[in-house]
Amino acid sequence: MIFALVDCNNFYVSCERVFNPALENRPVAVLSNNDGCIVARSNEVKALGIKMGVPYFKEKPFLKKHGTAIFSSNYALYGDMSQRVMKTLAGFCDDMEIYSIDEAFLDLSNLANIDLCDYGQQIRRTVRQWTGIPVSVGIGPTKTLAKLANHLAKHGNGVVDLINCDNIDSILSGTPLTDIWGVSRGYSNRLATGGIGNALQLRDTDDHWLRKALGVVGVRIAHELRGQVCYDLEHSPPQNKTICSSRSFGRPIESFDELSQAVAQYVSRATQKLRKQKLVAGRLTVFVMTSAFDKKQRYYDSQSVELPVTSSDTGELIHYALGCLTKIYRKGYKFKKAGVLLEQLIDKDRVQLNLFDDVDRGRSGKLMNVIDKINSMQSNAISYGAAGIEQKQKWKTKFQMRSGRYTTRWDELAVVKAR
DNA sequence: TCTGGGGTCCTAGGACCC
DNA sequence: TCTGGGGTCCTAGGACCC
Repeated sequence: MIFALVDCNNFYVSCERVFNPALENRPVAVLSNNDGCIVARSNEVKALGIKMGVPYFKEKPFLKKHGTAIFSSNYALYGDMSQRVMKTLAGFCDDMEIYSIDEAFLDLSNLANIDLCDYGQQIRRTVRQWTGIPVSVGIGPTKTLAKLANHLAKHGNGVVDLINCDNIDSILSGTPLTDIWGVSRGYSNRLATGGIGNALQLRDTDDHWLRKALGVVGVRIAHELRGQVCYDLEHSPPQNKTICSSRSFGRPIESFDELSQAVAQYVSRATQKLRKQKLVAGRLTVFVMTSAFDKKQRYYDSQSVELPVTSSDTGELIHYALGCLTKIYRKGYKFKKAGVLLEQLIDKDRVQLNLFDDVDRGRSGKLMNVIDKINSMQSNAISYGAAGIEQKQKWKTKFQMRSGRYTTRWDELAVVKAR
């Protein structure tokens, strides 16, 4: 097999730069929801020593001093740009797997006779020209090695091929364990107890020992490093097993009313996703928690309910969710986050009817259809009263530095001024 | 003041069955 | 007095990913 992993460089930052070229060669960072953590960094920010995922408030003064441009997450923009990149990549292979918003595995097995590095460069040039997004290309005989090649490509000229490579051993011996796909600190520490400290040692470790230390997951990683395919391309993403909607609040909330508004909103979002995939849920869980960083008070609880009939009806599920919330709500706590989890998802056409069902399923389905249709034209045009009035939702997640949704909103198109 | 969100897979242990 | 073995299913928790 020949796998190529194409990964967008500093993806969220690159998206911002496409529509704001003044950001080129400047430090730029993008924040997570609620403007909490730093989740994307330009090379200039990486060079300043800012690590992935650090809380923004801790680095704010330092970043400001260095003239860093800061953005809230703009998922409408990133999602749309991602689609453009993926569409472009599809033209370069017979088969691909979209692995995340900014990565795809390409199957290049049919191209064994061409110069793979040249092909990689061609992919980079085209994606850059058609979408404005810079990418790196890693090529290998397994996904794990393609991943590693991509990691190396980021520090070189953008393309690395580990198939036609005569010094693979020395590359692997210079690769720390945590640079390997699937190995994080926990595994790396366990491996260290066996005297394994780099990718080459891991590749050549005895399977029995690995099986005991890391289970089958560890054995697979070693096999992949040996060039033996354990993870093939995955097609048409397998149907979701769970759907979760949860958010931290813009500020802590204490009242049951506000908490229930947030939960109703999350149910609404989760059921929308559910219907989009033509699924229904059999079980619903609500959880609430105080801030994990609050030393004085800490509270977490969750409550689940098995639905009498599987459903995707927003109103019905809000009803059950608020029932759960009543059981876990505690007065006096400052809640920072809540969420809704939908489980036991099945195809909507395979619904098991209940003799004592008192909901008119046909009617509810039509209503949901109409709501989804209208909301697809303008999001949140119709929402449930239980979620509260938008202007008064003080718990809403913060996005104080969001750029324009240039590609998905007519009223936020980029404006080019003539000089 | 301020610390993301949404997933998957694997394993161990308990409940239950014959 | 004496108290099996083998299996399935479910759940919670841990590890990992981007």
